[in-house]
Amino acid sequence: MVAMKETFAPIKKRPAYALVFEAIERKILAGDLEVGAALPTEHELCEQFGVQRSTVREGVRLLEQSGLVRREGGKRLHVVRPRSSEEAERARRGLTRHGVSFAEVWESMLMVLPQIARKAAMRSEPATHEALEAITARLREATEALEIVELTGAYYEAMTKAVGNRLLDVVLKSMNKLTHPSLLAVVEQLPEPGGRSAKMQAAITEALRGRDPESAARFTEKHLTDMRRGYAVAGVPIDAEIGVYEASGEAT
Amino acid sequence: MVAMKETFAPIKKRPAYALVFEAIERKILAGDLEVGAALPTEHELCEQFGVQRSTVREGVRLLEQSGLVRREGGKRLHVVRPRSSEEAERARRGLTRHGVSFAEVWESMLMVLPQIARKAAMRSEPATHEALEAITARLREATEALEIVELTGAYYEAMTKAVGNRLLDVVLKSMNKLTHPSLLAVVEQLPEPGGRSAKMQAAITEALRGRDPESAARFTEKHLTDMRRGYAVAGVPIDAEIGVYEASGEAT
DNA sequence: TATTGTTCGATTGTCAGACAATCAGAACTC
DNA sequence: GAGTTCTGATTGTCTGACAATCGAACAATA
Repeated sequence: MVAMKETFAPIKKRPAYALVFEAIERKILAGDLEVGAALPTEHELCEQFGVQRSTVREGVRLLEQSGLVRREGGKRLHVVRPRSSEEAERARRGLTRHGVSFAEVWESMLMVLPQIARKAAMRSEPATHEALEAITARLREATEALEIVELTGAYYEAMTKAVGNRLLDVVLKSMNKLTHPSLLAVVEQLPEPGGRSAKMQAAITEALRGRDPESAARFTEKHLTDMRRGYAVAGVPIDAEIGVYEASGEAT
Repeated sequence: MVAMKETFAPIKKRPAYALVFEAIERKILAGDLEVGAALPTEHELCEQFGVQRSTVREGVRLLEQSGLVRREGGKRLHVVRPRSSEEAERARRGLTRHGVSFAEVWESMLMVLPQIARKAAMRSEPATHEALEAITARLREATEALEIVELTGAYYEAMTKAVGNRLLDVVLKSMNKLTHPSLLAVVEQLPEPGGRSAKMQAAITEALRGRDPESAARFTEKHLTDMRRGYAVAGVPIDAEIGVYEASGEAT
């Protein structure tokens, strides 16, 4: 026999710890708990929610991992506004597990970075140009592969920052983090890897300074294709999944 | 007096639950626990780690929130490969808390989507075109604002899927989710909002079918600027922070 | 005075053990 | 063989406890 059709929605019985998490999350997202504010103690949360401390703690772990709060020093939890590097790190993890390949990341960078360069050319100030040149100067003297890779990333991150779009910040930082390990492998195998990058950076900075979006985009694209060619030369497989990689470095 | 300078690194004593989390995470990321595999039971984890069940559970909550595992049905935890929509949702949450404004999201979309259209024009197959046309057909008959917004998003998501780049998938889905609430507000206030979008979609699909990257990009850009103009007409503030918004819908 | 120890309360991290609810599968009944 | 019941395993939650650590206030020492 045919029963009633779609009369009842599936009943959802969520664990109490998840409800605790969601309740606190809502309060934070709604701005009810401001950035920097301390959460109530676990005992207080127990009373307010009417559940046991172990339950509260499980919910708090969810909060902690979601990046909404942080333990300042063995002490009480505080609401934090995440830094873009943390968002990027979270995104990197997710995308890594998602099985994204280097080839996909590179393609995306090629699509995005020249556009960012265009915007940067229209918006960047002398302070930015000086910061960029400082990075390039350090790159010229860098010898360690790790340093070269990080300065290469730092250059584009600084350029992106000049655009003043936090979403782009996070996107670019994520991509940088994703390419980091493979780029490291490439740089380690190439002769004089920093020199050519430094030249390209100088050209890009010059274009930015001259408010020349098209040149900035062109040089950026050229740099990226250069780097990609490096993959072939160094024999680093580009279609491989991105594997485990321990992050390093701090930033905004 | 000046003491020794930076002689000792700060000692870090991590809680046991964090160690539990990291240990399991490593095992998963290293591929030691494959996608689909079940985690040991909590009791087994207790024995293996030599800690109490409440400690294990706190660690498991961290895993759960990080998206590495999921409870299939009140039962044991399984390692999952996250779907791109989940990654996007995670990114949306983070970016929302990061205080990203609609203006920033729109700018990013304007930079990225036309490029995606280009690639799609070069790579899309008839199956994609048919899927896109099906979406457009539904859009023509849609009357509810929610439906219109979701079909608009679905169109670009389908187009992006044709590019075959999972990173772009996630990025675009995140942007879609971020614009969702404001777009909803816009659509609700405009007269005949679906009609114009449907026309633009038809034009884009035609360009894709004709493998005409430039037209595809141009129409996409036009559509986006159109929509942005809608914000002004509807009086929806574009520089406001993106606030709380309850997601809906499922996908890949 | 500036540094160093001491005490104390508050809070977190961890432990030990218990029980109800639920699901999967075995055992059983017809 | 189909349906039903029982049983064990597993999770979600509770209860209560204790050690470790941090903040602050205060005392002691040079």
